[in-house]
Amino acid sequence: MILHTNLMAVLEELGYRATAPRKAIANLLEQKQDSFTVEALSEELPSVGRATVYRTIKLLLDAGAVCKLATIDGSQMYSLCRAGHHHHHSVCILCGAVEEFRAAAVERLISAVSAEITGEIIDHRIELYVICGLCPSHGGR
Amino acid sequence: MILHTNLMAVLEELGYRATAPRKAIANLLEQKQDSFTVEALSEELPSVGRATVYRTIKLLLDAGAVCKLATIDGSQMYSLCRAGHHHHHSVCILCGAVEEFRAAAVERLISAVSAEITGEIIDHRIELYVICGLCPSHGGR
DNA sequence: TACATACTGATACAACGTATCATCTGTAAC
DNA sequence: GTTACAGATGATACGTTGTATCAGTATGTA
Repeated sequence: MILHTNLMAVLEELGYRATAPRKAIANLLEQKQDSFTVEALSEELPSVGRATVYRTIKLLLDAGAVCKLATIDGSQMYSLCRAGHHHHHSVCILCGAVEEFRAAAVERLISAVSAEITGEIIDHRIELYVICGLCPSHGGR
Repeated sequence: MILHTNLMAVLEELGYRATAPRKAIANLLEQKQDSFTVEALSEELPSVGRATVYRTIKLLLDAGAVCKLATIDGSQMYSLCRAGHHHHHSVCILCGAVEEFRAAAVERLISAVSAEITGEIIDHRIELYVICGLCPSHGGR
């Protein structure tokens, strides 16, 4: 199910060096199913400097291997991007699990709304906040 | 077109006192068509303390009279909410003008996506980034 | 192996808020 | 109009999430 996203390979392909801190970050990230904050990541890697964690996440963001999520409470979280193409996220508000989706309905939404507003739509951001199937409050199922 | 949103009245209805700083903030906000940052607002009101500006914006946020926008570059902006009901925003990436929209297509999107993902959709965030009709790069029109 | 250079970690700084606290002011009661 | 006090203010410090700087280090290549 989860494809082996080799984050270090992504960085090397872009010409970045395969340093020990980057390998540590990449390895840790590849384990993550859920969304995470950079601070938490940094705490899990005490041997790596905080600035380096932020720098590496930024590289992965720019490479498209990591996505920035706007959470419901406004805090900043990140998640691994498994799909290469344009997609959106649903974030579990209880456990932080992230699912990616790419609905044709989104494209229909955009074209429907473009008729309603003045101007030209350049970009969009769509995020769904859910209680995932694994979390208890889901409704008893 | 722009309805006379009496922000001070909104606050008084909630039991907050009509103080001079709050009146100054409310008056300034009522003039604003575009999105704004709290820092900019604070600079426009040098007689009001920075903390008070943040506090008052928070009150208006909680009252639903002001909305928080996630901009395309991740910076935090706010806008007056004219509609009382649930709505979304399109933000001009050039001038910051904000339009509110409420498309039935959004509801259709939600139900279409809920079939695609596991779990129950609790909330959502949808933001469109546009170049508005008044901005030059719109395409020559 | 040596070298140029990219990278690192420590630290300081910046943006955006919130907490604290002594002081002040609106408001309601008189 | 006074009074009294809870609620509000402003200054300041602090917290979070990042970015800039910079001396020192590690990497990939020749």
